[in-house]
Amino acid sequence: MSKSLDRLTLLETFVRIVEAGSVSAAARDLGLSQPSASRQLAELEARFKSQLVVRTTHDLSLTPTGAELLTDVRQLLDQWEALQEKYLNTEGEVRGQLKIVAPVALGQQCLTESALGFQQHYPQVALSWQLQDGNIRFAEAGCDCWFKIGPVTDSTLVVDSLGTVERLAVATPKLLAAVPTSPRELETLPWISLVPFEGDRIPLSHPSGQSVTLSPAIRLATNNIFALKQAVLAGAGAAILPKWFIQNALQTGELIDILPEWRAPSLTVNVAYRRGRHQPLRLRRFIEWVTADISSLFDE
Amino acid sequence: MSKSLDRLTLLETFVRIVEAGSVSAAARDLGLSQPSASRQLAELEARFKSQLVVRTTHDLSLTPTGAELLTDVRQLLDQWEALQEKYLNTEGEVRGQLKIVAPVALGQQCLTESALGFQQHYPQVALSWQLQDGNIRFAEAGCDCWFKIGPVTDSTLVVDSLGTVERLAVATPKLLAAVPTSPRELETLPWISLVPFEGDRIPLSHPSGQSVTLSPAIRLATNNIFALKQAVLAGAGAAILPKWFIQNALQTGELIDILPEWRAPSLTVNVAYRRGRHQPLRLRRFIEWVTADISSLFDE
DNA sequence: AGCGGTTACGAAAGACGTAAGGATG
DNA sequence: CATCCTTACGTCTTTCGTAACCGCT
Repeated sequence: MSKSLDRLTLLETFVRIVEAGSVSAAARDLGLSQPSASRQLAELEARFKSQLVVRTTHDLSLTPTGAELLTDVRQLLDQWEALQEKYLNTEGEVRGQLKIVAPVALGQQCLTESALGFQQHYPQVALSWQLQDGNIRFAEAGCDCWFKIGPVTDSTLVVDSLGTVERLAVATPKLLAAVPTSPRELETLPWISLVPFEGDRIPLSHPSGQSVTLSPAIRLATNNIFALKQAVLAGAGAAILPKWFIQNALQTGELIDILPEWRAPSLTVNVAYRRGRHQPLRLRRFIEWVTADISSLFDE
Repeated sequence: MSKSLDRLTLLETFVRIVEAGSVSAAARDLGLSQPSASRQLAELEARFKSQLVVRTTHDLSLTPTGAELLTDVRQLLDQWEALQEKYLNTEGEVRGQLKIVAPVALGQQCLTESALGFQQHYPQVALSWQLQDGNIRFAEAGCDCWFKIGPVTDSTLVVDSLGTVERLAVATPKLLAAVPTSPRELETLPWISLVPFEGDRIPLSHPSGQSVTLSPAIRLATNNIFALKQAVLAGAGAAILPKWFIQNALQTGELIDILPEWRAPSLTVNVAYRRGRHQPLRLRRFIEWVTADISSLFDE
């Protein structure tokens, strides 16, 4: 067992290997030769006297010990980085890597602009901008910050709410022979649903407190909100869509807010990040930036 | 600036240098040559781009930055050690160094036995047993755990109470011409005081809630409780002493509890240790051990 | 065969200790 | 002048990349 390989480097390499999903990829990221990275991992395992990563030929997975170690190591490295930022007189310089995961629609439509502004303001930060729906395995993904619509269940994360999205029933003017005045009339329309959020039952509520649940015929179900929007615009049916997503179409008159008094349950937009007292400065700045930028889009 | 000197080693050396009070001493502790330790410190300063330690010829002091860094570094190192303990399968083996500071009297009379028992039970732990009264600069002393009688003001420390000590007025039978029945009668006696705890005013209280403050003539003031006890035993005067300290003398009749109904304000026995989530296992065990051992001596 | 991980080896870089140089009380 | 820190230098350890080897899809 060698002696003087920097212990923190070993940990960083370990984290990178898990994040990259392979030793070779991590080596490229780190500017090392592949054998070096491999050796460092082996060395770490030797020091901890236990296997951390199972290397199969084309895949790589964590042992239970490795998974647990990973989260603890991240905390330690965060703390080291906090030390750096605090004492290395960089005068509040913001730099480093930042990996963000966000839902496709949200990222594409709202966040990207904000992120580009951030990028321009802090050119030393390398942003990795991953748009992807559904749950992610935060711990292994190696992302710094995850935007999500709806609740986040992972208790190892800290979750801040950015606001709530108003969701409403829309359709093209054409589809609506007569503009309905009560929710029940909507049940006769063809309907399109977004799978993670709606099934075949559509709850609606009125400011008065009144609420109904529609069970319309679902003509199309998709997990892609753009496909859904396209279908709605083509007149294929009515759908529940978040207000921020179709605001333009409402203004141009392409889509109509069918029942302005009725709303589907609103969803919370959350931003989640790793627990631990020491967030890197660039992450704090990023979250502040985006929060300020987009909070006007959502209801408080 | 060199590259591959282990960052954690650098931090450890820095801490050791501050604790030892000199580079040479730290080098001896660490099994390094003196230039090596010196270089490591220089290297750390270079990496943080600021001076941490001021080296005068025969002394050594921290810069403000260095002092602040020191506490943060200790936290980081504690976290590293926690990682070691958690993943290095030592099967709950308790080992390492432990430096304890306690008041002379308390350490000599109560704690030493307990510490020796601990030592025997965990032979792999190297105990450094420093008995010293007064306030210590915990941050620079490099001790793991500090016993203190009375309040601890350092807000960077976590303080647990071990109980309170009952303090009472004692004297030799000889000194007491007649056994007094009210506090005021004590003011005519010669009196001996323990400087950090009493001045020339002695407050006493009665279970009923009644209280008086005596202003006797102080014949002797000392900061050493053994000297004080010796003086009292020699009949030089009366004094306020903690019950645990003179229990034997009370039983043998050498000393008399002058006013069994009256007591001086009791003091709290505290154990203080560094803040931070990750206490080394050996420290947790030690505190548990001592707490269990001596709690019976004090009132809850 | 192609991609990924491990082992072997020569080259280069870095850290250590010994020894000499300065500063301070 | 004794003590402590720093600088200079030669030696030795250690790590790196290249290249060869093995396993799997």
